[in-house]
Amino acid sequence: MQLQAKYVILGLLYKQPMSGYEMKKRFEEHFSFFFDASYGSVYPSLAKLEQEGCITKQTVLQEGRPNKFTYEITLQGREQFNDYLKSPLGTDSTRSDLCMRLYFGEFTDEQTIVDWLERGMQANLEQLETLEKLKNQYVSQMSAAQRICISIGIEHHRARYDSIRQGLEQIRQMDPIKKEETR
Amino acid sequence: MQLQAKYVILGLLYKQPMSGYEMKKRFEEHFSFFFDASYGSVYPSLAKLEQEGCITKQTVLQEGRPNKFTYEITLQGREQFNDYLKSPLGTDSTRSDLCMRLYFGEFTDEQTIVDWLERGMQANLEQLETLEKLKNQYVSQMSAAQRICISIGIEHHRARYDSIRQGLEQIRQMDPIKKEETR
DNA sequence: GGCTACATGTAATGCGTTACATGATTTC
DNA sequence: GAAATCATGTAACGCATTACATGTAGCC
Repeated sequence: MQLQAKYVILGLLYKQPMSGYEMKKRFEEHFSFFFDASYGSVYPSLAKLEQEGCITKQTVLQEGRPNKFTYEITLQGREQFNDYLKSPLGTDSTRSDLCMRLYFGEFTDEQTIVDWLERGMQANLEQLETLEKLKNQYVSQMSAAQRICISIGIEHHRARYDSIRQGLEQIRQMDPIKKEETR
Repeated sequence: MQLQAKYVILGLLYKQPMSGYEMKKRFEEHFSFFFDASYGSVYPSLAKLEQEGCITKQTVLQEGRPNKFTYEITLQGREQFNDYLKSPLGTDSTRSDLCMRLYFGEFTDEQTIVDWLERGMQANLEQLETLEKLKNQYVSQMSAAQRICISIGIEHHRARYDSIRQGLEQIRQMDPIKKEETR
């Protein structure tokens, strides 16, 4: 019972009805550091869950914007989600193109490595800032567990940012000539 | 050109011939914090790469253990790997069952959350220790980029471990009665 | 005898991405 | 008129996992 879109969707609907579009938004804004799924994953999952009787579909007519379909969780859906929560904790998995490239860094030139590090650091910084804003904005409404969740994300990005920054400094110290040249 | 088994394999063979079994080992021992792939992924990838002319297969007769097939990278394979290194840096992606559950923590009881945190913390600590040993063991042979790579991994696990530990403390402070009871 | 490590593979299946396809409404 | 946001979906494809299947050799 691995972490997959299905359970995330059920979890979101556990509290309130929601549309597929809104779920995807939530993934981007709140879940970025531990989950992501594309529309091509959420819509089919929604269709399948409905077919299985875990959720029901409602049409919501909207003015000033396109209509949408929201989904409500059924008793059966709640049971499935509870089963997931009771199942053994799964392991985390990360895929990092940056780390991969650094591992094979000896097969390219120094400038390329510096570029990777700078890009990686920048991406990290942006995510860190986004998470900090998110925390400030929602901290009062968050559960204790959610506060731990976001702390993990923030500290993760902070640690990564620091590691990359230090790495860059070390490379530049090793090669002071290049450093002067690029100024 | 996303990070996938194919390029990782080519990267490993860039330096020296290797068997599928050895690659999987390397993933477990060195790559755990940024990549993983099962045998069901590496053997078919190897077959495909050979078919494409990126690698060649050799049979190595061994005594005292089963024979094995090692693979050598071809010129074409090297070119493909260089193209990967030249392609734009991909984004990192993480999937964390722990964070997912914490996000939905309000739908379960406190003891369950504490269990998750303890398990997560333990798993993290083990990985941290493994990485630190790895670093101590290989640091003298590692390239500058590889040293940065492993630092990212170590600091990532350390930050995560600290976040979880602090989270646990906060939960226990909130609920001193339970804390006494479980002693 | 049983367990672990070494060693390679296949088949079924699932999960997920990308690109495609469409269309309304709002804002600049 | 163009771009962004809102909104839903499909199809092709690839990648990867799990479970299955097999076999050797060393060690306790």
